[in-house]
Amino acid sequence: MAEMYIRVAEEENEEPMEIPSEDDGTVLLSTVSAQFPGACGLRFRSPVSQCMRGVRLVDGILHAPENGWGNLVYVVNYPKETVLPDNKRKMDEIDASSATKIKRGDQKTSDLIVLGLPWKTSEQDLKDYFGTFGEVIMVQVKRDVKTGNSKGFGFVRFGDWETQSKVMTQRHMIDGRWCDCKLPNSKQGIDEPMRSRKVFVGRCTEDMTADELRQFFMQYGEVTDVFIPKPFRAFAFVTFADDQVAAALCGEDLIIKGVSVHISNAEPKHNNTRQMMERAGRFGNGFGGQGFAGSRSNMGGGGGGSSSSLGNFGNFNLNPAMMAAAQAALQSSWGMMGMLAQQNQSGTSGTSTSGTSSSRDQAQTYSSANSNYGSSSAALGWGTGSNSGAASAGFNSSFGSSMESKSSGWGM
DNA sequence: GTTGAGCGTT
Repeated sequence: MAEMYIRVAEEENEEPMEIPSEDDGTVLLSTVSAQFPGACGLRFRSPVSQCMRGVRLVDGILHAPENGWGNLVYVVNYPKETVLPDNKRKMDEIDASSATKIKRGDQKTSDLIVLGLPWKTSEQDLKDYFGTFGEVIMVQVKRDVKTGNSKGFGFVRFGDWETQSKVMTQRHMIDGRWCDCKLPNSKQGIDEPMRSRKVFVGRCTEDMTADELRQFFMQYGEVTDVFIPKPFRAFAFVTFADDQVAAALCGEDLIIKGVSVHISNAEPKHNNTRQMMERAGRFGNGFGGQGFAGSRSNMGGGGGGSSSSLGNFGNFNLNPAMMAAAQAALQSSWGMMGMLAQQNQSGTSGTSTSGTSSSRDQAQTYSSANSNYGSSSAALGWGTGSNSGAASAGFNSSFGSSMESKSSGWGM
């Protein structure tokens, strides 16, 4: 069957948009969500029964009703938790949602970092591109001071929060490369609760593309990010817009493409303790916050995880001396790294092939056969899990041994 | 084969 278009709208009586089908007559959910970010399915009013009917959705593929797509208008379904741009939710739903959502009315915009830009992309290019989403009030391309060459990333700021929000939920093809927009480390989570919106997906197989994962997880809630490390390592990270969705999935075994994957919480990738503590400070009394709980279940593993294994700081009773040390760490430039008997800082300089495309070579075209894309997330970090066993010992003994504190931030 | 890039001379 040749490509055709089906008519899709946000609501039954709204102006439909035509979106393309595949050669076999199906429609990809990703095609729908490209136009309607956050979409998780379609429905339509049956001409026969006059009832709304759901469109069959299997593995991210929407299948035409019995008699084909026809000329009907298909209406976009959104996950329950998705907050629609305009007030489509009922009042009681809003009341039921968390306080953080209620105050969305006056969300301020913030700069977004744009990662993965082609070297040649100019500020004007950025403005032209992002201008299609809404009012752009600032763009920047970061350049080497000496050479003036682009560093491959930039910043953008939008006039309103809805635009920013939409831009963050999708990837962007800019001058031939996929780019990600996210909250910069300096801004992220400034007034967010410390809850993870990211899950770890274990037992992935190599044929699972980021696209497929996104489509799969979309059924649970709006997906803001998918990360697949490269080379293949049999796991992935999926970030949701809503932490509750992430939390709900943890512990589940889900079937993707016939394979059972295991969902668990994402641990923080780098542990910059200084930032961690700054963060902790916002949670009232020092380390106390429950925010550091929740880490891998095996953490108490060998030898019965006494308190010294402290996979989480929540169980970590600080004595005043430690508290003082912590304060000192906060104010010093060492961060707390010096306290951690943690040696592993090597990853920084390694040759990392991952993410969006394998190289920054301008000549490169992104491979189309394998639509894998990786990106990392703006989700909030979490107290350390695996490192902290060592931390306990180091906390008292090796504080002061100098150590660089890399500023990698909470970004998970 | 179960824990991840890159972050701003304001």
